Amino acid sequence: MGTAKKPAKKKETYHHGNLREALLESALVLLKEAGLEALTLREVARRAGVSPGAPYHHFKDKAELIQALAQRSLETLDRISREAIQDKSTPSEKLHALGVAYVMYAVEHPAEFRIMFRPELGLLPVVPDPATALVFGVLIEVIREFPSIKKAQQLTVTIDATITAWSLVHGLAVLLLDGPLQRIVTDKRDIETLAKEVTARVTF
Amino acid sequence: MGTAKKPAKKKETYHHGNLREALLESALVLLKEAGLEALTLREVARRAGVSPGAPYHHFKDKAELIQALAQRSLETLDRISREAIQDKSTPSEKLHALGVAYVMYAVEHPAEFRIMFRPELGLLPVVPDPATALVFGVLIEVIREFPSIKKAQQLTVTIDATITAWSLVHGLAVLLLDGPLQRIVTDKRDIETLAKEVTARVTF
DNA sequence: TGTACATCAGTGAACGCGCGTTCACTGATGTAC
DNA sequence: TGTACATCAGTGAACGCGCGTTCACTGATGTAC
Repeated sequence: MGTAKKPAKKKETYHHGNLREALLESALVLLKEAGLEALTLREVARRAGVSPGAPYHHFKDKAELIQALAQRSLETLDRISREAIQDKSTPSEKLHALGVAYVMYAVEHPAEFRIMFRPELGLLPVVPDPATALVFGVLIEVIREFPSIKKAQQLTVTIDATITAWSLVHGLAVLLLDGPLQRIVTDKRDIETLAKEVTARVTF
Repeated sequence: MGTAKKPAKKKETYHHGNLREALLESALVLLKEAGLEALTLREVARRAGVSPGAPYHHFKDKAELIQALAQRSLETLDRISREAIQDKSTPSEKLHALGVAYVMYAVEHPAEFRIMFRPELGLLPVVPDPATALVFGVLIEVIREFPSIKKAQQLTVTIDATITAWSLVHGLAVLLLDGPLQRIVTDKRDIETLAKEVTARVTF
């Protein structure tokens, strides 16, 4: 649609419409390739084949682009989480599936995972809220299905349980990503297996 | 010792001895005040009342200073951990005390805690190793004291248990620091209480 | 269908900034006689 | 104790760098008649 004119030429004109998308795509690739420190607006523009000033027609500043990126990653994680529990029936099965999915997402998409939890760099006020609503949301739904939680009427019990479950998988994810565990977890022992072992320790 | 000459004057001469310490001290204060992004060599030198080039007589480059900082934080955490279990007798009590101490350290010294687990910025090869040796070390010692762990002769069981315990408290610490949980954990509910609740869910 | 005009997404040069690091130097400290 | 010299921890000016952001501009797209 509109690109049919010059099929061989990679050169595209972004006038009207697709540059915002192209920038986000470039940013995501760059983030995956080189990490957050290397994610500069100029390089993003460069990769989209556009001048340094162009992004400013689509994003107020660099922080806004990163926010958009974090938001997308968050939604992806939410979708994956919901898919993971789709074919499960018991709360326990759901909880463990959720946990494994969480850790696997983090390990398979480290840069995107990290960006969601970086309060610095100007994305402070935006990310925590959706993070709570999305990730915390699915989790809390599953936790509520446990009979022992249902029985206890107090909200605190639900919250404590949710925080416990989240802490466990989040901690494992972060330790796997940030180094310390890489010494212990070798290729022989699959990360998915480890995630299963660890999540299996928690039930309510 | 040597500073007795001019007691009223704050101006110190660092010739021989104390500049390395003064730089690390300035860096630590700066790190606490303004975070890792604001930690520049120039500002560290500025705060130590010294020219931009001076630090290079004590550190190869910026990364080396940060490494030294991370190393110190790590040793502090190790000391705190060992102190926390000193007056405890059962493995379970020790494990929980260790967990609470870990979370409290993170919350009370966020910048120092974060720096220990940042593989980027050139401190990749140095930090993971001591982290594993120190933090993982105390923890694994305590885990080994549990009868159920002792009974199972396999190393994997010990490692899995250790990873589980570490993941739990590390996850809680990171979630508390990086935002998402700040919406849920209000002033009313003490963080220490939460840490206790969460760690209480794990025994072996 | 054709022309005149407004809109707006691009360009690319320029800005100021603070950074990490280097380097020739200087002056205080420590050492040998 | 005094002098001559080597050492080395500081200075401060300078470097190149890439960044985020701004701005006057231009040329393509969309709209009115």
